[in-house]
Amino acid sequence: MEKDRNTAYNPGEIEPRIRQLWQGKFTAPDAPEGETFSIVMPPPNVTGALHMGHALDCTLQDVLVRWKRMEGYACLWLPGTDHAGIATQIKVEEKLRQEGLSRHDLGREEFVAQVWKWKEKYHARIVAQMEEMGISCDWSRERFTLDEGCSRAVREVFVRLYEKGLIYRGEYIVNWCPRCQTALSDIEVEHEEAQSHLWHLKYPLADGSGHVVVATTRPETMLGDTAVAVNPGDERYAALVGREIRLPISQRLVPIIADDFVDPQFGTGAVKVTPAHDPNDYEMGLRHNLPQVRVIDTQGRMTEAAGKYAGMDRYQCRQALVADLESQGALVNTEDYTHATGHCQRCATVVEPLVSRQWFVKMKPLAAPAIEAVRRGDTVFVPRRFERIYFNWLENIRDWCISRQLWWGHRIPAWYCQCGETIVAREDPSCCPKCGGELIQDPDVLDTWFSSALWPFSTMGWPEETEDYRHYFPTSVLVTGYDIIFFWVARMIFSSLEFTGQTPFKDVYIHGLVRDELGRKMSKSLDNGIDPLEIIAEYGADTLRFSLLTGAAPGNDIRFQQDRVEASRNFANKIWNAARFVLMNLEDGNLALDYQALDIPSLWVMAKYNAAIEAVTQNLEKYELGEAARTIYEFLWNEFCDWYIEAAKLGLAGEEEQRRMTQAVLKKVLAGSLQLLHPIMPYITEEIWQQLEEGSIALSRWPKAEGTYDGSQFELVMELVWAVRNIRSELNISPGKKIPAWLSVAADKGYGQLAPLVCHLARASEFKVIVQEEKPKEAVSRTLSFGELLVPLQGVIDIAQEIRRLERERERLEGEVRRLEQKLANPGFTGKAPKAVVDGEREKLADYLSQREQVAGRLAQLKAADQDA
RNA sequence: GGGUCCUUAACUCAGCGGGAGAGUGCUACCUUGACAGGGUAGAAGUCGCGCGUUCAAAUCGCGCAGGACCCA
Repeated sequence: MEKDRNTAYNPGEIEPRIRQLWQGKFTAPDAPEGETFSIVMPPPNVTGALHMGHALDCTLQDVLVRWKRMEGYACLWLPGTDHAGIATQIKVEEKLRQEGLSRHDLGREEFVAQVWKWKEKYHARIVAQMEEMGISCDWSRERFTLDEGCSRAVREVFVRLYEKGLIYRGEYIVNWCPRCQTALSDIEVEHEEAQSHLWHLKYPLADGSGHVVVATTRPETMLGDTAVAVNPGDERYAALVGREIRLPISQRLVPIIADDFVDPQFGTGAVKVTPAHDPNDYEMGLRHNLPQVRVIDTQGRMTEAAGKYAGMDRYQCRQALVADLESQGALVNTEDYTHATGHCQRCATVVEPLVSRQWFVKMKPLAAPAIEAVRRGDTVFVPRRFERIYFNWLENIRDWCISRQLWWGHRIPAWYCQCGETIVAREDPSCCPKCGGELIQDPDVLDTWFSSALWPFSTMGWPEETEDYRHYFPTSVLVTGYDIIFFWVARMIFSSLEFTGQTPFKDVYIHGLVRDELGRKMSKSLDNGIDPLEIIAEYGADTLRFSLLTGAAPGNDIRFQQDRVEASRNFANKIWNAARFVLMNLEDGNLALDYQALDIPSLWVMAKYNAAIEAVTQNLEKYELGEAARTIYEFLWNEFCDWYIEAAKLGLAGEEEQRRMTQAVLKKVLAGSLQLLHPIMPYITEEIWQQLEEGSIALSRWPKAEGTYDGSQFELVMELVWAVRNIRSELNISPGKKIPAWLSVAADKGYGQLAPLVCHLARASEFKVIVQEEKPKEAVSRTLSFGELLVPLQGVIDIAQEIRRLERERERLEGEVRRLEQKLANPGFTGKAPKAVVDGEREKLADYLSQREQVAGRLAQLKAADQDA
């Protein structure tokens, strides 16, 4: 680094070179010695580019892995990507639609081939992005949920669960997306409030003796009604239960039934029951043996059973039907109503509950051990509160619909024979084992999350007991967002318990979402997403990482702010320049540090450095990564740069011995600080390290606090310097002008030795210690914890003003004294508070008392002088 | 309906039992041989409101108000 060039840190020039240097360095050992630390990366979807959420997720993992690696653990960080069934299929279908094609025009095989091409393209982009983030994962072990090994694990799991009776095929009401043409699991449906209406319909009794009014948000489903239900305790309707209704329009006869599910408070207390198109009605239908009349098809259109509305879209039908009901006098009234409707998570289409035949995982037997494992602490959530969310979900779990009517994904390993036989097998069967007949494989694929659920062990080679599986499973920690606790974390835990007998990770570190500057979720529709690569291109990866890390506390959302990014960039620049200073001032030759010969500032900086090592390490251990980042920031900027470097300028100008010592301390503390910062800002720390030390910082050993140092002498210097600067500023004395600084104390404890430091740091012309001598009258003073600082300046001082200032000071001190005296007079406090706290308060009181004396004395002196004048 | 989180300086957020912190912004001064992406000194807060627990509450409990989210 040369003096007049590169005064600003330029990440664009450095990062590619450093990435080159790291190539191949993060491959996990096949036969690790000692303790291991492993993480499997939550695999990003191959649907598109990475967003800020991924950047955050990667950063957190990388910080942990880099730190543990430096601590000497054998580390595996296994990267990979997810095929993301529906999401990816939608993307490719969109692309085809722009070419005027549908997936059916291509056929299954060709379509899947197209998706693979898409996958290759985006996979390459994602990998490039992750590399730019500077992450230290083991690319040699990269996996994809649809690769051979993962597919094998999926099949093994499916077959085992089927054989155990935990996977079954059955008819049930499921969430159907008419746009994606597939079933969805419960959690893939997002509920959104919408303004709608509540239609009150008049349903006549079959015998013409009256009518019942029912309220509904979905009038079009009345064509499929097979009952009217009331609460059994509802006296208004008690007499009607068991009688029949003649449905308007269709004229079908349906019974009036009593069921606890009906809320007497809702609407009129009577509800229409459509078992084929509503999950609750479906259950009610089963309880009462009601027929299912399907009036809406998989496209969201009315079926033949809808009579004259057949073929209409469900919403068209609603309009037409309401109009018809109105003209027949069957519409009592229309009420404005807000209610939640389910939408497809991937395409936002309103889902249609439909009865269909799907594959399910029986959840109760799998959920129980998963709840137990977390209760026992086999896996711990960080922060802890997320465990409640996890328990809540698993405790109320329903069976998991795992079949999807898609083409992109793991094909369900089930074959059907005309003879009625169903075969579920690890290897593709060629013919029916029962009758020898031809087999047809189930056309459906599995829910993407079925394969993701196996990720921590399928990637390690399971069901084989490979070396990696033996060494690195279970993993140490999972890092992911709270939004996929249900989708993923819970499912990995129960799958892993079922198939490996262990929880898949010891800790789960949960982080929040990255939001935009206004606190909104980043989304395509708002177009408020920020591309991590753009930030990296402008500010560098380290800057992005640092701002993501310091942006929030664990588990909380982060607001991504440009200001914050700039502040982080400035920090990088500060480090860069501090390093330039150190490097410019190092000389060749032996820089071994003689710890017995440290000067005042060096003792202080070593003490602070040790404290920083401990604080950073402890914060990392607690997963307080943001706090760790702030700790090292404060040390480097506010202690090392602001004070030590400034003091070191004096040491560097000194004699040979002094100079050498200063150089050695500068080098040691800088190098160690870079190590503490390296997990957080890997590039800049590596770049500087390359000029400072041997080898790669990424493979260096994490610093340890050694020895104890007394920095108290320098603390005195700091107090003196602050006081002088404050006076200078208050009196508007230009920074260039030197002024005298006198220290008045009751007893001189060798303060004279501080003179060179005080003069240098405070730009003082002289530093004089006075004990018994009379204090100068024309001087401004500042109260210190160990004495009084005086700046004697003849003719410049306004004594009256100084008196006013001192009076304010005295008032302040009296307030403090009063407060502490009261506190210490309270027997409750002295009796019950810890001794250290009480002693601390006593000490404070003593300090304030002596300061008050000082101020009072000074005031008396000045007032006397004032009268003389 | 059940649950979680948030409310601290103008803004964005840390802190979560012993007299309030950061970054940005603001004011004043400064070409200080590492750094103007910088330095120095400042101003700025009944820590949402109320009640309780405690010797001591921004911090713990309860209630209320506003905001965000999850589940049904």
